[in-house]
Amino acid sequence: MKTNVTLFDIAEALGISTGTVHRALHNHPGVNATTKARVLQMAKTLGYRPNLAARFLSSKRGLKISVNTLEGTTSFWDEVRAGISEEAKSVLMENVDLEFRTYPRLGEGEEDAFEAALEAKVDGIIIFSSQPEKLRSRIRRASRGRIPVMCVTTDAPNTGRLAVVSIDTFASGALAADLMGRFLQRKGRLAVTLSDLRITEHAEKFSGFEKTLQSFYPDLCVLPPLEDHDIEPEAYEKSRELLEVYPDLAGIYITTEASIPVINAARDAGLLNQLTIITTDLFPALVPQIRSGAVSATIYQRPRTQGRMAFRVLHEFLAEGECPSYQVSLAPHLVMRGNLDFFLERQSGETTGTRRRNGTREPSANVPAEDVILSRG
Amino acid sequence: MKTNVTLFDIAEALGISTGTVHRALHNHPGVNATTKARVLQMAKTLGYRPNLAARFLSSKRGLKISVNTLEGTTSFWDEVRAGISEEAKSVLMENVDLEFRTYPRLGEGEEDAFEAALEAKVDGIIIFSSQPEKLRSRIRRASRGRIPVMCVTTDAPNTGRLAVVSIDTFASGALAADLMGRFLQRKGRLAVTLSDLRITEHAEKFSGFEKTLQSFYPDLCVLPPLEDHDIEPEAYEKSRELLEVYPDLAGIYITTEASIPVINAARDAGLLNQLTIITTDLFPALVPQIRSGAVSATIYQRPRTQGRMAFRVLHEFLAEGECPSYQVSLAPHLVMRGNLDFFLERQSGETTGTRRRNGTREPSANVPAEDVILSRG
DNA sequence: CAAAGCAACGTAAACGTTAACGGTAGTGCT
DNA sequence: AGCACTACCGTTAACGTTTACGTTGCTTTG
Repeated sequence: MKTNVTLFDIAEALGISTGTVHRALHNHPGVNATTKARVLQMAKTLGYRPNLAARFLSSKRGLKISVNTLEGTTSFWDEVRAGISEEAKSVLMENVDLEFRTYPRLGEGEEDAFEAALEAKVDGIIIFSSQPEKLRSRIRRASRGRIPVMCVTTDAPNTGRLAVVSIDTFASGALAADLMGRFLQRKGRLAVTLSDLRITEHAEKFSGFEKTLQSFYPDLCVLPPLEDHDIEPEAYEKSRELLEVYPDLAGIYITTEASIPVINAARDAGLLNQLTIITTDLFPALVPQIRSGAVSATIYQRPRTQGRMAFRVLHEFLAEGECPSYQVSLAPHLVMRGNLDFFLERQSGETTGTRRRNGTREPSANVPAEDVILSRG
Repeated sequence: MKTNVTLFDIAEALGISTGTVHRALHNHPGVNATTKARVLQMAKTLGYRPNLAARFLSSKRGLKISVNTLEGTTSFWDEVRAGISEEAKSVLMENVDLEFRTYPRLGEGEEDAFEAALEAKVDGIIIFSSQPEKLRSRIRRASRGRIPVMCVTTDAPNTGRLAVVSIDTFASGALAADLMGRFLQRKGRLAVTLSDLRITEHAEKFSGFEKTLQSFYPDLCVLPPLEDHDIEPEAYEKSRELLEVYPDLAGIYITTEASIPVINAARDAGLLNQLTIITTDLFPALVPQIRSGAVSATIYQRPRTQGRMAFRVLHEFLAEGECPSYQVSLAPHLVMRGNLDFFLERQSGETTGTRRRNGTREPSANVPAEDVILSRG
């Protein structure tokens, strides 16, 4: 019962050398089949666990990880990227290289970026794709080539991807429905806007919303969802039409980032005051809408935490060879007027002394920070 | 501009040996003052960052960390402990020993446990104390002795403690107020129960609640807070009296775990149906109250994440010598009927295949899980 | 039959840091 | 002068894994 079993212990027990043991444990060529079996057996009985410090010290293979992502500074993706970088930096063994590959628009150059990552012989890939179908075969190929692929926010099912990290979509929809029910407290019709029903995550949000209404708030009924395909004019136009047909609409649950056009449509129709609106995510343009009360709550999808978790899972797989989980679901955060400032605060440099200890604080329309606020004091 | 500066690089640049460089960098005795200064200067200009792999490999000092905590299985503290253990296990370099020291009741043996930890020569201490005043001098002594002390949930100000991790209390109170305002939509009086106003965290929750009401919901006014001192009969009795004086009370915000006696008092007074109740934390007895609608929402303080963060910060300090932050504030989670099951799900062993992909699921009254749900699929 | 090839395994030098041990001046003391 | 003592600094063997290279036998081939 030694505290720490080493390669040497295994070698000694079998009367062979550490080199052979190492080759056997790592499926390297040049080891007799029976010898390899004996090594594996002995490793198991002795309870061998590799010393990662020694491993990293010896072969300083710097992990190369490609982060393939949409270009531009949508605050959401910026936050995800920041989360990945943060977690990469916090890895004790400094040997991770992040390579950011971007493509300009949805479905433009996404495949090329993936190919480029493969050719650069990266050790892992993190993707946030809105249309994972396009990458299906490539992800499969990468996985077969032992290159793990992490999906963020949207899953790519049946591709052999290592894991997916996302908000729990069903819980998000359920929370939105619960709030609607409590806010309204009357009969009425509700609308839901989403990007595309064929995307699992969006369908689940709608499902969670609908089922929760049915269970707990039977007085509220939900209209068929409104697909905007991530196109803002389409969101505006469809909302406008909807409000023409249902001028008595009680509330709207916006599951995508395209909330501004919907709000504009409601305002242009003169119906903004009568509508209870729940949105998704948190970005600068949304802040005044929350403060003014036009948006009563928004469901924050914690992009930074998503990035952190994505990197963590991938790194743990690359370091230990095992994946802790193939699906990481985060609980969404609820942002309203009162706690808005908490989410807007940034880490705000190492210079600031104390954090707010009273409720008064200048409202800031910055990019939203994450739920974990670090500060000195 | 070498990629990795080592001790040897510094030594070579100064024409001295790595041993001296090492001693200089670690304030070990036996090195000339001017030499030490030159080493520190050179380390800075070369951008030296210690190779932690080599460090851990060389001196395999196993970190001993004491976790001093209230005995018994309050689900909250169990979750915090679980979070600490999880994070300790996930440390790549396996050299952390957790020592759990418990004391039976509030303020009974807490000091002894702290003394015991000090005598055991631990490398760090994590405490969750409800009455940090009692430990003040001891924490100060430990800090002077270079033994970092982490506070969880409740801070111990001006003691030299390394850091504190807790829920953002102001945001919690603000969120509760926001929900109250939206749920009620009318004039009315609100009550707040807390443990003790002298505890910073509780005072802040009340402050956040009050200020948010003033700013956004002037029709609602809040009564002076009701202190239960963590004693359930006291909570029941004071609630009963309160409801006698204010039978038209509109809602109650319970900031502690003692929500059941308050609910019982309301039920006994026949006022449960007219009251909007928002509670704190999530434990088995609360689940049916949420399902039945008696409690419209609860603010979940994420004990597991608190534990994880506490360990992380402490470990980062012990490993790198620097503390990333002295105050970690987490965003609380909102739990309602619709998303209750999400929070009740446990990691549920490695055996289960897929996680729920539809909304139907047997309600389970288990100990609440954390916001990060790990599952295989 | 010698040269060459191959499979299987041993050897040893890294990787960067730590810590115990040795060495060399210089000082004060007898 | 001899001794002890200190202050300062160099040397070196770990720590466990990786990897390039050497070393055996043994089979193939010209």
